[in-house]
Amino acid sequence: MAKKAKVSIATVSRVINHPDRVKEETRRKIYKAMNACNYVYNALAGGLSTKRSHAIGILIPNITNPIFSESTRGVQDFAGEKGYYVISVNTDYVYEKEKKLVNVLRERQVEGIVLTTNKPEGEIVERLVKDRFPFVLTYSFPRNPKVAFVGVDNIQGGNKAIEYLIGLGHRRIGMIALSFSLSDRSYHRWLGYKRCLKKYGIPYNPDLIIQTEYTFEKGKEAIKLLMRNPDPPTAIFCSNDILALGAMNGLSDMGKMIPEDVSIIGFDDIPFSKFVKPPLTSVRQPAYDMGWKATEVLFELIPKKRVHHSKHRILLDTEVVVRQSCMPLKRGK
Amino acid sequence: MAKKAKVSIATVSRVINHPDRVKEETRRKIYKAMNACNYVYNALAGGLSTKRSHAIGILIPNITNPIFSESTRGVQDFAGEKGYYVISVNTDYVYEKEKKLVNVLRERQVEGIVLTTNKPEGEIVERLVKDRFPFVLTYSFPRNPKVAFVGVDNIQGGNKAIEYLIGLGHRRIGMIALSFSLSDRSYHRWLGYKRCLKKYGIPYNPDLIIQTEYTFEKGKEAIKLLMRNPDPPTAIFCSNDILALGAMNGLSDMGKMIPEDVSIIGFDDIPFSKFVKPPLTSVRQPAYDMGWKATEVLFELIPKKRVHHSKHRILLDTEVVVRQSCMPLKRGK
DNA sequence: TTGTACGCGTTATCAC
DNA sequence: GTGATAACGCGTACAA
Repeated sequence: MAKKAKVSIATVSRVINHPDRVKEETRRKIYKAMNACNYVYNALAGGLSTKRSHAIGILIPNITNPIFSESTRGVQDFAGEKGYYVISVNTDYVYEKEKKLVNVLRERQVEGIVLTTNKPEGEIVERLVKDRFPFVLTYSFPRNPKVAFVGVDNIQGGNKAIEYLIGLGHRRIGMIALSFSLSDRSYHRWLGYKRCLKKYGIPYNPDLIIQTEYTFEKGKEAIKLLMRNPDPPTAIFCSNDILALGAMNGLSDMGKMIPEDVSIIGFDDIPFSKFVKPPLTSVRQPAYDMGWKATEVLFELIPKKRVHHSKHRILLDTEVVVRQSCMPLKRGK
Repeated sequence: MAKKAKVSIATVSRVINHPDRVKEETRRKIYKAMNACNYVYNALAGGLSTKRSHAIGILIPNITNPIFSESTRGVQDFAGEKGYYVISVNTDYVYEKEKKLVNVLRERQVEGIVLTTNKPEGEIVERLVKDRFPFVLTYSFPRNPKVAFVGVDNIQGGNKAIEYLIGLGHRRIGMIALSFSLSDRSYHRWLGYKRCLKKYGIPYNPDLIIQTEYTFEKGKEAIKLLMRNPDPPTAIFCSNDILALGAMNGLSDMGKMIPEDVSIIGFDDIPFSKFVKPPLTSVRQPAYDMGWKATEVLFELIPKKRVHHSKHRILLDTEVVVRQSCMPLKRGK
């Protein structure tokens, strides 16, 4: 190494970390030598010594889903500002993958993880708290008050959607949901749905619920099934916008008008939702902020200062953003 | 460390790498000790020793753009299969960020980079080839035959779009492009546009071109500007789908019908394009495959076996996928 | 089959 | 100001 070629060894380290603590002359000498042998700093070795990898991990179901890419960007931006980099992995909603990937991340010595899991009460989370490993959950809400969380209250979100629909006069309200076993978010939204019906004294009808997978096509199929009902719903709540878009598509295949024939409300409010025809009414989830804030919380956790836990449970507001896919129920229907 | 608590030190390493080369008994003893002190393997330290980080980097403008999240997924999947993980960073189309982030990645000791840059002839790439650092370019095509590339021919893609429009009878064809200084992809698509016009003897009219930024809103603004032309275009080529979606939106604001009043063709064919009304005709770019194959090539490069360069320039096919946003020009227009 | 000892590229702690 | 030198946690001969 050309370091020695000129002079020292530990002085190089100083040049890198405290350039001012080195005489101007030797400093320049070292700089010159450095790009003579086109030296690049080895952050891994540095981390080995410091025991700080300057890396965090983010674990999501699928980066391809706009809601997740949005929140990922939030964590990347916050981490980037702190000089951290982020390793992102996809779990495709399968728990085994989650488990494996959390381990991979830990082996990579990430200092913390922003985690989205279907089972916030599962062994993964349990293990993490047992090991006192810094992490914060997003999207899925943990009952355990000891684990940090940033996200929205999905029950409330589901509630808001139905409240809105009922306010419009609808009483036969269907729901197309991401399979509960795949997503507890979806499950919670359904809970909100059910509770709201109850509140208004509307009987719950399981025939009006379909659980399916996360694709446009499935949304399309689902709506067709739903409309085949002898007494079909006049409004549909979809547990995410992708499903909603699929449903709209299916509806127009069937020659139905939105919102004249049936109202549709989605969840997430992904950017594309406002660009379909009619623009989709949806329960907004502030994804970017969620990622950003989750990372903020994570960085408070990493030094392990025992901060008040209350500070670590951030519930962001959902909001139904009204566009044109819903309308008041027509009389006589 | 509990390793010693029981027995050895380097044997632990063997247990990890060659479990079979260790006596059943001691092996189990070590396993037990490992999760007694809930040991996690330190992949960074391992890498330091091996000089292989088992990491690659991916550098893209913005993970939030569906086309990039799609290709990112492709590289993640391929890398994951090889036991590699990927660090992904966003450059927001700014060259200084690209430069800085490539360095960050190298300091992290990534073994290679899947790189999307606006300036495939710029100093970043030059430096990388000079250092013989493994990397493959995506999206933007490099003239330098020494650098690996996986992507589409954007000139050809632009050409196909215009060819299609002309085939439909259009002659006054506008273009809404991502600013050339921001994206050479956009520039190349415009080149294809221009050449195709020339081929058919249609005069090039700069008033029909707008360069703008990558947002729905900008697309919306752009189309309004374009339609204000005394002799407005009958068809518009948008250099990406986001812009196209914005344009469609703007058009309907103006009370124009698509495709009756004006035809729109996009580029990328992001998943959402088929869900707008009318479904968008677009030049398809196989993003997932691009990411996947780019990583495949990268892994051939990493061992530095001097493979034939020809093998390292993969041009995937574009294809105009016809939907319903374009129609033949009506007589008398 | 298992242990010793060195090296990987840094940082940190002392001396000089 | 600067230079030795011991970690950091792991691979890998080489020896036992």
